[in-house]
Amino acid sequence: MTDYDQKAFEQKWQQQWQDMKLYHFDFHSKKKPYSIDVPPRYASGPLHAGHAVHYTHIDFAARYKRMRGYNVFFPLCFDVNGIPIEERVERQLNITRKDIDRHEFTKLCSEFAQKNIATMTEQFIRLGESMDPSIYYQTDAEYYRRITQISFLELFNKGHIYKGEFPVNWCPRCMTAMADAEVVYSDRTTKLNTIKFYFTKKQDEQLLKFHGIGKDPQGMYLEIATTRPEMLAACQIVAVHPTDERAAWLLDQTVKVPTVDKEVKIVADDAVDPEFGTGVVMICTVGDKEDLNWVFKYKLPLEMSIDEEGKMTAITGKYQGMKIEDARAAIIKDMTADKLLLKQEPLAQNVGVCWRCKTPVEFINARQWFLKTIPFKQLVLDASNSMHWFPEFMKIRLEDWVNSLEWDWVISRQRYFATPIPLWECASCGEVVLAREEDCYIDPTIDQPPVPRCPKCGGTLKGCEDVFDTWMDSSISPLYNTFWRRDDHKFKTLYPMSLRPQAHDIIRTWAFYTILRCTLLTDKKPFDDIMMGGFILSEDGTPMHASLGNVIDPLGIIDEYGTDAFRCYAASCALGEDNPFRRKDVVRGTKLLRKLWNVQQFIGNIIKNHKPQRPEHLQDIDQWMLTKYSKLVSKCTEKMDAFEYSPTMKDVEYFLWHEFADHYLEMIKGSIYNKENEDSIRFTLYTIGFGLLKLFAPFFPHLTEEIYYDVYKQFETSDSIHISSWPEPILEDDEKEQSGEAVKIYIAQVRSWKSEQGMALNAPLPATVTYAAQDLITKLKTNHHIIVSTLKYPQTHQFIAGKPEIQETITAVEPVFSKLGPAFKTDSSTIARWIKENQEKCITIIESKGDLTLSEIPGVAAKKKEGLLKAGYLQVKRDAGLKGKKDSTVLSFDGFYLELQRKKP
RNA sequence: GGGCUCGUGGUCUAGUUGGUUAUGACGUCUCCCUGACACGGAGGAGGUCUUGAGUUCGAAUCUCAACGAGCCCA
Repeated sequence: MTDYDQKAFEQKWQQQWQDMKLYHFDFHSKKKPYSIDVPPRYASGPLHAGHAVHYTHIDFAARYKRMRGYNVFFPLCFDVNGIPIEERVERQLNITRKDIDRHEFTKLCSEFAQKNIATMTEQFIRLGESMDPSIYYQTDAEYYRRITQISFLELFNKGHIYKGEFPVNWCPRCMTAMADAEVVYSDRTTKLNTIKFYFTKKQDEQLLKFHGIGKDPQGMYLEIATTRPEMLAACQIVAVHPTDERAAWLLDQTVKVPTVDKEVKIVADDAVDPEFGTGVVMICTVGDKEDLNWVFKYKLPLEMSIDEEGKMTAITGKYQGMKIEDARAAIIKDMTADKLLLKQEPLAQNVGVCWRCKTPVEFINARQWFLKTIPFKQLVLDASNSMHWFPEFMKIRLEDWVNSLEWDWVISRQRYFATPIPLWECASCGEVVLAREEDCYIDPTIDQPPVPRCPKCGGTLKGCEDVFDTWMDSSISPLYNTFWRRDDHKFKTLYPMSLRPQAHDIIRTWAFYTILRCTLLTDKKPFDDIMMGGFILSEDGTPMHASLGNVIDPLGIIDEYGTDAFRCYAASCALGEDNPFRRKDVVRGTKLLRKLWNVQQFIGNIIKNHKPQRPEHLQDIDQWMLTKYSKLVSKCTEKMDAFEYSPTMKDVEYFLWHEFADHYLEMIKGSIYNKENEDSIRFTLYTIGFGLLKLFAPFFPHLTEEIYYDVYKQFETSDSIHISSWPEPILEDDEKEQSGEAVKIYIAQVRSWKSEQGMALNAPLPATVTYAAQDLITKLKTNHHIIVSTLKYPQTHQFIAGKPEIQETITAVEPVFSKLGPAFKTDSSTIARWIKENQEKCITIIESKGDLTLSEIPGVAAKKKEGLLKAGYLQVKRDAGLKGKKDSTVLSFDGFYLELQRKKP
């Protein structure tokens, strides 16, 4: 027997499992594959508790399916491309990617990611995740990027790719496109300018009663406040809130944009803040993110007033070529001179600036590559409907998203560290030359095009400098995993994948893009089931953020409590819901693990070294316990199939602790020491002990493996409990279950009475007779030896049908609502109230007449002659007078009486 | 502003074909070191089930509204 040392077990088994190559997917296996489309962990930093819980949930599924006999495909994988990594490298070294050579820069990114990958791989091992390193991938590797590129070429050839214009965040000083993540927000004071927009048509003078409407010799005008007067030339539309008192008048009118020769329409829009400025807003393309929403909502043309150098464009007329700040000053000056400016007031503003140089970020138009999504909404919805979502409601989020799509997916990025877009463009005619599939992976900024010159005009070909959005890589993970375009046989076996696990925050990205692209390329859904993890919040219920300093390091928890205890917390998190980190569930885990260990030690001591066989006859309580165990197995199997970990673990925990340990083990101890029914008991202990160990195995891989080797391995063939078979129900006997349950309740009641008296469970109790109804007595009598040995009764204890000679009184009369309600409707509350308020009277009537009739209750319309008690509308509580014969005391319990020998003086 | 989810003792949580006395954990209090386990056992205290209205004989559960929280919104 080993000592209980959780941390030592964990270390030992983590090492041994790696040596045993236990979790390797077997390409030659005849078992059915169960393939998991593991989220490739993004390599921007180490895992926090939230990731740890997500991957642990996936691991539960992997381990469970392995035990169910599947050949489980559970790759270790990382997502490496993309802006956040670039950004972290830039910040770490305090450079921008433009400061050094493009390829030098991507090398730095790669090194940075590689360090994080090493850390996370170690973390996965310490978390006990059973990922398979033999089917490892990372998305920046050439073998992966090659598949990204090929999938793009195929979509291009199918006609789903096109080039168009789209605004991007742009730093005019660094002259670079920026990701949202690179935009930081800074408070500054600017000026809010109120400007006159004259109506094009003559207006009713009555309008002047409203605020924001004015009149001067030039005519009537609308007052509009803006912080960006230099953008007037790009003004497309003017909006008021629909509930604005002026809306009815203003709607569909046109106004003249000052300083430029342009007339724009007035619309009503919910997004307008009626409190800001004059409650009227001018919408330019594109001043900020809100403008962008309007541009798409109203399908406005993408006219730009600022170019990539931060200078004014041709549409601004005489301000063309000026820097933004200069243009603003100039236009203010001009408008002041023309009396177009009504007032200027200071305004505190939170403005998006470049993280590095703090220059305010502008939107500029850029030529971008698009993947068509709008025509494929139904395709995605159909695919999504053909999958099982866990939990189901998460599907709605995807559907809402798909239905709200208004434009196609921009797949190009003006960045470096990502998969290059495999094409060249003709410098003179713009003709696109695609890479050949067989040449991929290819980098057009280095590699030569397949043809030396433009096939159309003979012009020079320029390699595409844009790269793909990172979702272009990760959204083909099912294609990569299943050997698409590499091995048709494997692809046919593995695609669609069995399960996509992921978190709900990326339904609109990862899930959507994956379903879209894989379905477009294969005409089949990418996976059968999709399981959504919730969010892990910090202990106070707020989201974890590095900036708040409340990020929980899973390794810290593991160092303190152990991996299996941490996994206990993970299992307690409901799928799809947000869960704060609950330290007490880790503490509960340590207690549960200790309990499991102790129970198994007890079993091990009884089993010793010969394997119990199923005997001819199983005694009642063994059949009772085996039946309850079998029902537990069926229930847990069902729940595990639906990824319901929290209820599964709760059920197994309850059974182990309360049914099995508190009741069954206490009941059989006497028999064990007296060597009665040993075969029956030993078989039951072995079956349930081993079965429970297996039910716990996906949750607590380390401890269960240790116990397996300690107690069961000598009789079993599997090299690990994790590749042993999931338990099956073995016995269902409802009659035996009921009789065992009666014995359990009997013992528990006497046991708790003994405890109340300050007696130990095994203290002798001079109980001479148990009285109860005939059917209960039959059940108890059959298990006479169990009761006598557990409660330490004298061997002469008798079970007698009937009641002892005592004075018994009714202590309470209670209404049975579930019967009363449907029968008497409105009257039921009157009846219930009267009974509650007239307890003494009720008791007297029932004691004298034996029942109570409706006619005795005042104010009841319903008629019924039958006795309410007899018909089951009421129930009574009785209590014995606790007076027995001269030399004995009678205890009354719920359903039976126990006569005790009085102590001799 | 929109969509989805959630709101239950000090803390966290179970609980929907509606049945009145709401589950468990952690903490807390009392008693008991019984031959696997004191990281154990027996028992107790602690809740207007966020608020308001509605449906119903009856609502934690169904409907509506409000308030609060989380995620997503290119």
